[in-house]
This record gives sequence, C-alpha cells and structure tokens, in this order.
Amino acid sequence: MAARIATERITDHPDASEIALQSVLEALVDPVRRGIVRQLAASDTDVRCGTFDISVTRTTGTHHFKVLRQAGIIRQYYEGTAKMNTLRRADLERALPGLLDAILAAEVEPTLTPA
Amino acid sequence: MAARIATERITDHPDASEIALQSVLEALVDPVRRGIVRQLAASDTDVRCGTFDISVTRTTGTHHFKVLRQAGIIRQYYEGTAKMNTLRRADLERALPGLLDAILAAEVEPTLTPA
DNA sequence: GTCAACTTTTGATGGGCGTCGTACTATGGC
DNA sequence: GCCATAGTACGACGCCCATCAAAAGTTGAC
Repeated sequence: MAARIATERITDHPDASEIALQSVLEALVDPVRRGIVRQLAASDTDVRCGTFDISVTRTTGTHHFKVLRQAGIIRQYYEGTAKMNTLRRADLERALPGLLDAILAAEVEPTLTPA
Repeated sequence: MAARIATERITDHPDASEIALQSVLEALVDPVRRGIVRQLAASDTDVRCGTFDISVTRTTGTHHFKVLRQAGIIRQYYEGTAKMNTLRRADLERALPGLLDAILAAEVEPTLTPA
C-alpha cells in the first residue's frame, strides 16, 4: 500500500488540553526518560526508538517510551518497521508553561558531565 | 536558656549549590508534598508543621517534611515545641531557574479545585 | 518536678514501578 | 513464500516508597 507513515496506529496520545502536571512529573522523574527527552530536544529531526542512547534493555525502553507518550511528552508514529519520536514542545508549553525548559536547562545530567 | 529559635538543631539542609534536579523532582512528584509547597508559597509567613492542611497522619507528614527539607526545598527551624517551615525560593531559583514557578503556576491541584 | 502539647523515631506493611527474558507480531526485502 | 529487522506483549522479580500505629523524645507552663 501507499501509506508509509501510519500515525493512526497509535492511539495513546492525550490531547494537548489533557496534559497533566502529575503525569508529566511522574514521567520526568526517571533519569532514563529525562535522557530520552534530552536527546530528543537536542536533535533537529525525529528519532527512531532504536537509535537512542539508553542504558536499559529494549523491553524496558519500550516501557519508557510508552510512559512518555501517555503523559503527552512525546508523539510517536510508525514509519515502516521503525517507530519515530517527536517532542511535543508546543503542546507542553501550552499546558505547563516553562516546565520543560526549566528541566532541560537544569543541569547537564551528572552522569553526562564533561571532564 | 535564652535561645528560642534553634536553627542549629536541624542539620539536614543542603547548601544552595547542592540542590539537585533529581532530588527536587523526586520530592515534588508527590501530591501531598506539592500541597505543602503550595500552602507555603501562598502564605506570607513561616508556617508551623501542625497547621498544614494535609490528608495524612502526622507521622507521614513528618516524613514528607523531611524529604522536602533534604531536597533543599524548605528550611526548618524550631521555635519552642513548634517546628517552623520556610520555602527556599531564592535558593531554588538559583539552582533550578524557573522550575518552582512553573510547577506552582501549573494547575491548581485537581483535588483543590474550587467549585 | 510534673504535666501537657508537639513532633520524631522505630518497625511493619502494602503497593507500585523499573527491570528483564522469552515469546510474539508486523513490516520490508529477497 | 521465507528470512531478517524493529519493536511489543506478557509475566515475573525485587526494591523502594508512602503509609500507619505505637512508643519515645523535647519543650514550655504550672
């Protein structure tokens, strides 16, 4: 078929108006998930799940992506066998102004501190 | 003795420079603790532990105050038998600019939504 | 010194979350 | 059709955290 970008297959995305502080905090309290968000924020294109630099199993990775998606922090869509990820910056800024920027600005994670 | 404000008896306070994103997020992810911080932010004077409107036992309350203190979010000192609490706004702003404001601005907690 | 008010400490309990291994599904290329 | 690649679903395990009840410590008033 012609459809190569199947956005419709993932139904988990909350509307921008449904993004809640509690869920976002729960999502971003985990360092692995913050790492994902940071890498996403640093990239100027959408990123495939498999290319992230995370220190956990693929299985666990899937779990973290799901949490981020259900909190409304990332948007996911399929492109062939690959699952792509985008940061929902604008939606987050509307729902929780300043929060994402404050967290991204705060500290380059200690584990990544350059020498 | 003459000392009625014994700040020295509590040694847990991290220095402003030691306030870390991870600890602050871990502290503020709990709704009860965010409630404490909100009440503190809304008050123009220091507040005694006992006068907070929290929905848990005093024992649990003590625990939450301790977490907030060790994260560097509040400062505590004794005044007689009462334990007073202050929000460390300036220190937090220096360590994690914009974070506290973003969280306080975000939503009046659903549980507190006025009718 | 004794009593009452305020908060803490200790120990126990329960639930939730991060983690993983294995088995499964889906897509694309041959 | 078959195989390889990308990611998911399921189930299990361990640990950490919020919660509490009961007992103990501190301080101020009398």
